[in-house]
Amino acid sequence: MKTSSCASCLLRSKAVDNLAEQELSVLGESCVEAVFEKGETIFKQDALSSNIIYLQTGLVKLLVKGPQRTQILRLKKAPCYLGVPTTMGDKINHYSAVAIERTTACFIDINTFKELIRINPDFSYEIIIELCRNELEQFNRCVKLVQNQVFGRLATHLLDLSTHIYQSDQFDLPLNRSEIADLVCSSRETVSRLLSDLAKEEIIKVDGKHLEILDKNRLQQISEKG
DNA sequence: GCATTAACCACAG
DNA sequence: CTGTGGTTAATGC
Repeated sequence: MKTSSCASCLLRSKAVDNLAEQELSVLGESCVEAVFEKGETIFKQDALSSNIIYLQTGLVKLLVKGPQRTQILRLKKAPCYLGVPTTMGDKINHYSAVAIERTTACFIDINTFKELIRINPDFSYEIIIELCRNELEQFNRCVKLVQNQVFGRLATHLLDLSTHIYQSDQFDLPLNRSEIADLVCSSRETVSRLLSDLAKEEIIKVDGKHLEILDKNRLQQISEKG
C-alpha cells in the first residue's frame, strides 16, 4: 500500500496547512488516495464508516433514500471534507456520496482524524469553520426549498451551479433532468418544462446538457421571488 | 366558480 | 433520456 505524502501535497486542505511535520507524516500514513469516475460511489448509506473523506478534486452528490424516492441532499465540490458529521456522529453513513465528475479523494482513518482534532487547535478550528459554513448553507437551502415555488428553486440551483461550482455563465449540467428534479424537489417533467420556458423567455439557453445563462438578473429575481 | 401551480401518466423522438 | 400534451388535485382569488 502506498502511503500519501501530505507534506508535499499541493491540493491539501487549509486545515492540513496547520499541521506540524510530524503530524503530517502521521496523517500520510493513515491516508489513502483514490480516484472515482463519474457515477462511482465513494461511500454508501447504511454502510459502516470508519473514514473521513477529503476531496482533492471533482464534484460529488450526496444522496439519501427517502420514503418515495432518492433525495439529492446537495452537491459538494472539491476541495472539501465529506462525511465528517456522518462518521463522527454515528457508526454508519446516513447518506451516500457518488461522484458526478472524475474525483480524487483521500480516505483518512477516523482515529487519526480524531487525534489531529485533539492535538492541533488550528486544524480543529478550520474543520469547525467548514462544518459551520455547511450548516448555514443547508439552512438557507432548506428555507428556499420549503418556501419557494419550483421556478424559484430551479433558478436558485442554476445560479448556484454557475457561480459556485463552475464559475462561468456557461457549463454542462452534471445531472440529468430527473436528478435535477431530485435536487430541487420536483418532477422530471416539470424540470423539463421550466427549462424550456426559461429558454423561451431568453433567460437561459439550453442544448441538451449544455446551459448558458443569458439574463442573470432576471434569473436572480426568479430565484428570490419564486 | 375560475385561474394557477405542479404532479402523474402516456407516448413519441 | 427528454419534451410535450392531457388530466387532475390543491390552493387562492
